[in-house]
Amino acid sequence: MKKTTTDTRQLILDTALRLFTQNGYFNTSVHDIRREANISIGSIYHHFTTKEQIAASLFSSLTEWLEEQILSVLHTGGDCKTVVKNMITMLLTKTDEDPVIMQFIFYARHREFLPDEKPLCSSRPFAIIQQHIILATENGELADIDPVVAASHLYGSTLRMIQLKLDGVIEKPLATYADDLFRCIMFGISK
Amino acid sequence: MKKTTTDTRQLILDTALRLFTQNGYFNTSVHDIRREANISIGSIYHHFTTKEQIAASLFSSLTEWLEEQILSVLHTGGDCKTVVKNMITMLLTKTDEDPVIMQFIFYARHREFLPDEKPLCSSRPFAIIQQHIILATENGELADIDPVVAASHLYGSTLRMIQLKLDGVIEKPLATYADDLFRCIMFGISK
DNA sequence: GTCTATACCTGGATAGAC
DNA sequence: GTCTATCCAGGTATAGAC
Repeated sequence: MKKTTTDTRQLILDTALRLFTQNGYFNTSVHDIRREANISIGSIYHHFTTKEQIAASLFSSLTEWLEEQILSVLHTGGDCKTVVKNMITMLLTKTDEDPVIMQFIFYARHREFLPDEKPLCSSRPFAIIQQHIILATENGELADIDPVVAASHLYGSTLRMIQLKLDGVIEKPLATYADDLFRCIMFGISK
Repeated sequence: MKKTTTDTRQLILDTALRLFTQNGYFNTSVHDIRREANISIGSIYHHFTTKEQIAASLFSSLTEWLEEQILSVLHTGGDCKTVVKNMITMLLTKTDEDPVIMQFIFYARHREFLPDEKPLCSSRPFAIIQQHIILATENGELADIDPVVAASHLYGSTLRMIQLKLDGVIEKPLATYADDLFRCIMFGISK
């Protein structure tokens, strides 16, 4: 029961995540994390070698978490439309539930503080989505257009709404808009 | 002909814009700007009081520039669809022509280094677009849905493609995709 | 208006006791 | 494993000559 180890490490990660998303990576000093978590600098540097490593650890665990969410939607099965609908709903719902996590994943400029990390667009969650779209196009489930356009169209508006929510422009729960958004994406907005 | 004043000031702004977008605001020191522009630190601080003020100056001039581009599209007139088509084409074309400017406007985390600045989503360019959508909905030119969903749908995919282009995921000129993108937005992707 | 030299301080990281 | 005290690099900003 290695209680303290896990707890302290997790406390550092939770505190860092909150401060990084609230104030940005560069506006958050290790001393800030120390103060907020009520622990010592030494303790932080016992668990992590650098401040950057804290961010890298968050990035990898949260990206993995996102990948699991995406795979879990894919594995519910159904045709392409159903999957897209469920994916959109999942993304909107997670944003309502865990805005801080979604902000860090989608909205932090990782390249600025994690220069060794691949951009999110080249990461596995992104690749999985892309692959699903390519297959659906080949199966004739989607109109036959360039996959990059299809991907941007299918998920760009959702990502935009997530951004607006995180910026405080939208107040209502995002999940409220799932149906309208889905209809627009599938059938357009023309009248 | 106050040549040197204007030129030096502009040189600082151009250099800073390039470095800020390339490496991020916090990874760019005033010494970096000094080196790249081949001028002295003293000269920079003669023209700007702080590093932050350089960024603020860029933000306001580029936001104003974007507003002009948007207004110029609106003033070409036409029905809502035409305006949206032209707006998308403008955004994609400007990204091809001036990726650095677009990156600074849309994808820099201004709140992190300009805490006094309103977020872009609450700025005038954004408001102008929003207003156009509301009017078009009232006129019955668009399907009757929440304006925030309509805005996200109409421009979210375009913004997403801009991001993919700036991240190096897309190689071809963005303007190539304008027609496909527009068709998806207006008529959907369902088959 | 531009330069060099430098003051000053924040913040990442370490040392070593407990 | 946690703590306090401290080091030190790098970065913002200033002083003052030209």
